[in-house]
Amino acid sequence: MIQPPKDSAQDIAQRKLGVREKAAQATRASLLKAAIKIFAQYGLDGGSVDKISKAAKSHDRMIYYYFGNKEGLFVAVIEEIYKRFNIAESKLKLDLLDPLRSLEKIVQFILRYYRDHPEFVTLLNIENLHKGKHIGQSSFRDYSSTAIGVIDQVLTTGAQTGVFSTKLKARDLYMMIAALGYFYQSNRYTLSAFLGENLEAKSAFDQWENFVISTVLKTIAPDPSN
Amino acid sequence: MIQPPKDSAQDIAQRKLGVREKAAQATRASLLKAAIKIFAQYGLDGGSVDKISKAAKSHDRMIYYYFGNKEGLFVAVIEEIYKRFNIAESKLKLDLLDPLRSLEKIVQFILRYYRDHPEFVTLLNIENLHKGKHIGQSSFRDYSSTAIGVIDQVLTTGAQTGVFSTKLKARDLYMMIAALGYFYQSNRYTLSAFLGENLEAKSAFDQWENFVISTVLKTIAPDPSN
Amino acid sequence: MIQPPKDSAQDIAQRKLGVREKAAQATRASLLKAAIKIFAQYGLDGGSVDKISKAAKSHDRMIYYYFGNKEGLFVAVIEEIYKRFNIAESKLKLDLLDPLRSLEKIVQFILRYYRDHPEFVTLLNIENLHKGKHIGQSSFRDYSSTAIGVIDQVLTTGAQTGVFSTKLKARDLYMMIAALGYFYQSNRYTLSAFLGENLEAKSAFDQWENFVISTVLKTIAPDPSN
Amino acid sequence: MIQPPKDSAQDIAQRKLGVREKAAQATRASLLKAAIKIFAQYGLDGGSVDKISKAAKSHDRMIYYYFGNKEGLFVAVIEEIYKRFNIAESKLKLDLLDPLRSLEKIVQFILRYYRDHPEFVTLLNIENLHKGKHIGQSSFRDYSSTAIGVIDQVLTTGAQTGVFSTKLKARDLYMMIAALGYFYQSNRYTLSAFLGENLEAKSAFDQWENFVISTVLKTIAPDPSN
DNA sequence: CATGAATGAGCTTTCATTCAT
DNA sequence: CATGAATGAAAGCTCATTCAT
Repeated sequence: MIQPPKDSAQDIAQRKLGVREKAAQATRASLLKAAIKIFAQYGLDGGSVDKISKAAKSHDRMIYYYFGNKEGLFVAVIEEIYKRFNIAESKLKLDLLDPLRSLEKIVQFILRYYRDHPEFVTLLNIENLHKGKHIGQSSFRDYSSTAIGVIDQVLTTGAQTGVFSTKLKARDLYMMIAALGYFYQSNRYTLSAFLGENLEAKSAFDQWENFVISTVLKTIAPDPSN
Repeated sequence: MIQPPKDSAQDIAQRKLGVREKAAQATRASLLKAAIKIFAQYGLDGGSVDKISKAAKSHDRMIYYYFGNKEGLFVAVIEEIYKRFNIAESKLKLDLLDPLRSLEKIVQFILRYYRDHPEFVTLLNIENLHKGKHIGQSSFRDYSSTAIGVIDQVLTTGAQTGVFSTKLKARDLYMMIAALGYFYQSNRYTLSAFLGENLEAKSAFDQWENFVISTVLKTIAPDPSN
Repeated sequence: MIQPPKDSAQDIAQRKLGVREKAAQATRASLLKAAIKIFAQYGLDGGSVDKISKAAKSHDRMIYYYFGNKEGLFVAVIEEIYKRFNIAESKLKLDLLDPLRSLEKIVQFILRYYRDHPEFVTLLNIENLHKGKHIGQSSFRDYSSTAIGVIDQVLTTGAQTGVFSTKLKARDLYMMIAALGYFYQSNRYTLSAFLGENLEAKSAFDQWENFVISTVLKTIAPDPSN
Repeated sequence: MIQPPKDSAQDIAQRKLGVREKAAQATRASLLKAAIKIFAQYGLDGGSVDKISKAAKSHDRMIYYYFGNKEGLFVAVIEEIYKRFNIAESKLKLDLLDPLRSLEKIVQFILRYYRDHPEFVTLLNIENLHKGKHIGQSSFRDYSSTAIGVIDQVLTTGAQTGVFSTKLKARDLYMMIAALGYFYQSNRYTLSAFLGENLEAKSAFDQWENFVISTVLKTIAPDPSN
């Protein structure tokens, strides 16, 4: 069997496609989209190639044609959701002259992205359940989003203008924000049983968002002693 | 079919067991132990009853005898890991007269428990992947650990003595600590790819622990305005 | 899954079997019998587990239960046909005092066994097509039939009484007889195209048998010079 | 569908080919060569069109273009290996005035051809496994090599000069030589297990060759009684 | 209390082949 | 002359579960 063209997204955008090639890309894209949905719903083992190809109104066989095997499809899924996250993030407009407000917007963006894209959280959990074996297989080299870089900029600006502490590392701050957003979303089912409270309610989320923002601001506040 | 004894741990401890009942309990316990290991390793779908019964040096049939079916076994697994967590937590000795030190110890306990019991984190992720359907089926009523109660006590004492803010809710503080500990452990594989750093190294963990403690302390610090 | 008892034929014969065990052995035996037929008919790749289990009026699943996998089944098939050959051979009654007649009977036995058991020839061809990988996997240690031993005896007796040459090795004589019988049977289809003659006709076989016997006798005739 | 050129080798050699026809013949030839290799390695069922087209650095589709379907390809393979055998045989130079030496050379040629072209032996076995159905489909009419004719000549000359028996049929002698060479090669894997000896070693082959030659000479020796 | 036997549905993957350019 | 896309069937194998002692 012949390997289909594994062009990157950019290549495809720049090339003029014939009608057959367009249809082919549509098939590939619909399989990928269906895979995201089905894997997020049923897990890697539970999400069968049959369920996916049916959801994409295509055939099992096409998954092997375009992605080699089920694992290759999952690698593509992981790449795709990171790509989407990075695209969304790149649209975030920040005024670096206002580091406090920028940080607030970053926190809001992350928390809301997790809330609005539960499949992102779920698929990342699945990947961690499999010890990150697919992310390692992938040749996609853009996983490290610009997030940390942006936070670093904000942190530096804030430190220079004296509104932020100088001791904080961008990595720690990033992980803190991500953790507080991720855990809320990822563990909402067991947490609900644990806390006896529905975390999917809008009020619960808003309250948590406020808490996270205020906590983050306390964390980056300059040392009072200085 | 004969109903197998579905006694809780307490019941069993209080009763005198005949030699056959002892053997039966040993079979049940070894199946449960194997199930924890296999489910954590392979997931719910990937962890077959065959793998589990073999790991327990028992037979498929016994799983049905003791737990009804595979789902029943997983319910028992979830119960068991919560039970273990609660037992470990109950052994934590806190001096309520020193709320700062108590809080630090709570943070340490949680972060280290997650680190030392990766199967706890993994199995909770699996349960959330399945939208908490097993925790709902369970009749076990002790999921809400005493953790929040303890934090509440510490928080109250701290507020009274003026070392803590009065505005914080125990629930939020608990979730914050849990999130910071859980995310680090649960997502260590994708984070390692993302950050280009091995989070399983001792130094990385120690640094994170210090960061979390200092962040928590900043969060509960009394409002400077007051 | 639990491994079924892999008892040898002897063990089974000596033990008293319950009704369930008898039925189980019947299932295993009928799968093995069907496998011999189907593999000989369709080859290793062409003989699907489905065809075999259906021919045995059993289920795919049972092949995996009793033989592990398809390869395990083929190993058992190879063992079985050798076993059958050895049993047939052991029934051959020879008068060692008449080495000429004994040799003739051996030649007849081999040629006719190949003719009457085409599946033996076919399955051996299949095994050789696969470079003997299954015969190597087998723990069955009785492949080397007693044939060579018998021929050796006949040869020795014949040499002592002066009717046979003293220079012949039993191995060469055995291979010669086997080759002449095997090739005729194994390659009868291409040979028929090649020679334009139907080798499956009784007259053709009889003629060949006579030729082989006379050739063998010439081969073992004592050196005229002596 | 457009009919591809199904020219025989002779036709092609006699015609002057354009550059495109040359390229086409190269594709066809490389597919055929790859098919011989892959079919000999994996069998008819195991040798997929995909494996073959990849080995030929061509595409699945081309097999259908040039050979109709997989079966047509195998027919072409069988034709090709017979063609090659006949070509090699035709290069054998014999001195008919020396029938003894000629016969020796024929035996050597056949045994060594089988040894040096294991794919010939393997593919013939495969064809026999399929009851010769492809050789029957073929329109190639040159399967009956000149071998028998040559042997007949040698036999006649030898009989006239009194060095050979007059009773032997060329067909039987041919089959005898072929059997002794073919069996040794074809069954070397199971024979090795059977005899506990590696038949692929040079010394083993040489010994067998000597044995076959001496046996053949004994077989055709004139009747001592005459 | 435990076990060997059996079952049917489902899994991932590969197959030979055809279609439309 | 060659190719990328698509297809339906069938392959080997594993699954959770039940039956009969």
